[in-house]
Formats: sequence, structure tokens, C-alpha cells
Amino acid sequence: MEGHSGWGTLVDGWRKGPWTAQEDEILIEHVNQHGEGRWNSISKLTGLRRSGKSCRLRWVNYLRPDLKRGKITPHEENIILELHALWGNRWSTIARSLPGRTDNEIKNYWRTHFKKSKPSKNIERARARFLRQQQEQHKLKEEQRQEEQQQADMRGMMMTQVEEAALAPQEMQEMAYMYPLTSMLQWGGGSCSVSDGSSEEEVWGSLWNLDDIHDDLDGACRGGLTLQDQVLTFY
DNA sequence: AAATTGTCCAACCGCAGGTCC
DNA sequence: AGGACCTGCGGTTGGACAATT
Repeated sequence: MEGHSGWGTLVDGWRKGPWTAQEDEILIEHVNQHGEGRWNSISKLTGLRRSGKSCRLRWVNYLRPDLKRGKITPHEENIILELHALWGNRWSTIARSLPGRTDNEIKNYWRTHFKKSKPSKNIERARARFLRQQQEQHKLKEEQRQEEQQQADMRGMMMTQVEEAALAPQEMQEMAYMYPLTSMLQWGGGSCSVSDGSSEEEVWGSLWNLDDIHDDLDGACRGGLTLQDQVLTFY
């Protein structure tokens, strides 16, 4: 069942396609009066021949008054890069860190700007350098650890579980060293921002290998923690 | 000037998870 | 317990417009 009704198309009684100014007005009026939610009942209450899904999408992506119009700024782009490295394609999660931007907007931006592009030579160099540093640091720490272990064994000291637990903060510090992204993050007023990320290498140098911590953060993220909460767990 | 390619944006679809009855 | 319904998310598509060849 498909037909035409002015602009857009009628499918099974539902209008599809571009929204008209009149439809927008009706939707805004409804949300102002009743608030967001109950999208499926909107058609019954207002006479709009739009599905609940369509109404929600229109409101969230276009009509919400707190939406920020205009192009993504370089600062926002850096945040998107950082958070995408951290969370992958969780656009809605990323969008929560960018007030006024929608998941759809960020998703579209990512696809046009980064999806197809391969890392530049500079980025690859930065990545290689970062990996090398990481390996060297890891090796160094491992050697130190073994040395300390040997000394402890020599003294015949047995660590209790409580004492082991007390080492945890030190390990956290090491992790923070290994994953410098977290130290680049600056916090304030409930929203996060990143250092200006002036050079491409600088940004990517901190991004590579975030997959390693991605899984660790995954659980916390799903648990509703903010990025700030998650990063703070490393300190 | 016309054709091609790239970018931006709005909208739809399918799926998954949560809630209610 | 489980089915129906609602909501939100991520993937995808398609049109309009701009830039490039």
C-alpha cells in the first residue's frame, strides 16, 4: 500500500519522507505540552500521520531547542576522534559528550571525514613511535618488577594479600603512563574536553592502542558511568 | 559548460533491550 | 513466564548542493 499525499509518501497510512513546516509545528506544540516520550501516541493525539519512530527522530535530530547548528568545530572533531577511539561506533554515547550535537550528526560527520581515509604517513609514524615507547616502557617496568621480586624473595618477605592490594594504585599509575590519552583530558562543569590537539601526530599518538583499554572501559560505560568517572578509575 | 566526485544532511530500516500486562 | 509494545541505537540510503575535472 503506497500512495502520494502532497510531499512525501503514504505507506500503510503513515506519511514518509521530508517533514513539512506544519508537521514540525504540530510536533513542537505537542512536545512542549506533554514532554518527550510516548511517541507512538502522538499520531492519535495530534492527527499527525507519522509513526512514533519518525516523530522521535524528527524531534531528536532536528527540532530539539538545545541543538547546536553549524559545522563541527576542530575542537569538537578532536573530541569525536578521541571518544571514537575509546568507544567505537557508540554514537549516542559520544554525542552525550558534545552538547547540542546529535548521534546522527556525529555519525554522518565520521562517515564522510574518517571512515574511508587511511591514516596518513605522519599518523602511522606516530603510531609506530608510540608502540615502540610502550613496549620499551613495558619491558623496563617488567625488569624492575622482577628485580624487586628477587630482592623481596631474598629477604624472605611474604606479602600478605592486603599489602598486594595496596600496590594497586601504583599499577594504576603505570597504566596511566601507558595510556596518555587520559592525561590529556581536562574536566569541568560536567562536560569533558580535550587538549587542543594542535598537531595531528599528537592526537593520534595518544589514540593508537586505545583498543586495549576499550574492553575494560566497556563494562563501566554500559553501567552508565560518565567518561570522567571511567578515566578517574585509572588514578 | 557539462560531467563527475565529494560533502552534508535528513530520514528510514532492522534490531535489541526494557517495560508492561 | 512470555508475548506485545515502546524506545533507542547503529547502519544505510538518497537527495541537494558544492567543488573539481
